[in-house]
This record gives sequence, structure tokens and C-alpha cells, in this order.
Amino acid sequence: MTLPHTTPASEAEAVAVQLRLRERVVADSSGPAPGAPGTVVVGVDVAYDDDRDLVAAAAVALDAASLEVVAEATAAGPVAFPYVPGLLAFRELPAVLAALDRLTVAPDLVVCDGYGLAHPRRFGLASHLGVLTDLPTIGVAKNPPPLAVREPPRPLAPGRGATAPLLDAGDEVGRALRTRDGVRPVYVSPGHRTTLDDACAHTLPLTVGVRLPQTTRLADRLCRDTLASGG
DNA sequence: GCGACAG
DNA sequence: ATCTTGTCGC
Repeated sequence: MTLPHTTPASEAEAVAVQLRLRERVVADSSGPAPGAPGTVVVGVDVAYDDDRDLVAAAAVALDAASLEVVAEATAAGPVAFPYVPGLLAFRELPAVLAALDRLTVAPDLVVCDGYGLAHPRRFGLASHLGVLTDLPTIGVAKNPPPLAVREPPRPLAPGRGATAPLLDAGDEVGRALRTRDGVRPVYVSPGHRTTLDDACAHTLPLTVGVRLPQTTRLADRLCRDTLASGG
């Protein structure tokens, strides 16, 4: 990876790391164009067993067009950081980075299960992973971020593809995106080397017939199985 | 002080 | 995240 990851000794130090690293986020579209043929999309996810002090991560690479699995990798280790809202990256990154290292194909885009820009300090898990690896990343979360300035929840049209802005101090930092008709939306935001428009455009083809991106679903299943198999 | 709070 | 059966709908 381009930058090393180190586990902070305190929450205050973790916040300081975020404020420093967020300066390095690249907010352009130097990542793959949505729909570009041959794009390798990698989903990452993590499962925990706090009692055994064990965390397992999985990285699953798909062909963006066919959604066929191209490669998989897992990694397990001790839990490095407690769960603290806003600091999820420090809990998940060590295992995720290890799994990505074991992947035999080069990711064109990494899809994270969590926030990117749509984060209280505008530096969620997806942004953090992108800065450390310099890979294009996006964040797709199941729940809305607790933004400081939340706008009156604008109603979201019922059909797949409908969106509503996630505003933070007047800036659109993410989007609620309906990926299935009549089903609650997911919350998409750019991480590194992607734009919000592209993040949403990348998400739609990954969610044909399902709410969450296939990348996330497959990675979730794999890391869960890995944890169950011992670690 | 209390509630809210990605995974 | 994780603890967990059935149930409604397509």
C-alpha cells in the first residue's frame, strides 16, 4: 500500500489521524468510468467474534459487467480497536488491508460496507481505505450517517434508482439511493478518486434484484464463513 | 444530563 | 457486528 496503517492508542489520536489523512482524499473521477468493460470491482467486509478476540475480513473481486467472481481472499487476526461510531475504520482496516494484500488481481474499484464522504468528519471507512491504498473507493452503507446538519428528510420516490441528497452544512456529501422498488434505500458516498455521481452509477449495476451490492453480499458471506471455520 | 451512533 | 423462528410476498 501507499501509506502504512497504524492503530491509534486513543480515540483522540484516531480523530487526529482522520483529520490529517482526509487532506489526501482525491475527489475526482480518476477511477474507472461506470460501465467500463473489464472493470474489476472488489467488495470488502469484516466479521467479528469479540469473545475469541478474532476478526475476519474478506475481499471478493467481480467482473463489473458479468458479476462473475474473479478472485477471493481472506485474512484473520486479533481485534485491533473497539467499535466507536465515527472510528469504524480503525477496527476494520487492518484485516481488510491484509485481505486485499492476498488478492491476486488488481482492483479497479473497492466497494466498502460503510461511509465515505458522508461521515461526521467527512472521512469514513471508504475514504480511509482509499487514501492508504490509493485505490478508487466508494462507500455503500445500510443506515444513514449522523450528519451535523441534517436536512428535513426529503421523501424518496418508490422506484429503483430514486435518490435523495445527503446534505452536510449545505454540501451534498452522499445520496440515499433506492436499489429495489419499495425497499428502503442504501446510503452511497464517494471515498477516494470517485465522484458522488459515479459512486451511484457504480452501485446500480451491482444491485440488480438485491438491495445491497453483490460485492458486499459475497464478501459478507465469505468473512462470516471464515470466522465460523476458526480464523 | 439524555439520546443518537456505519459495523 | 451479534443473539435468532417464523412468516409474508413474489
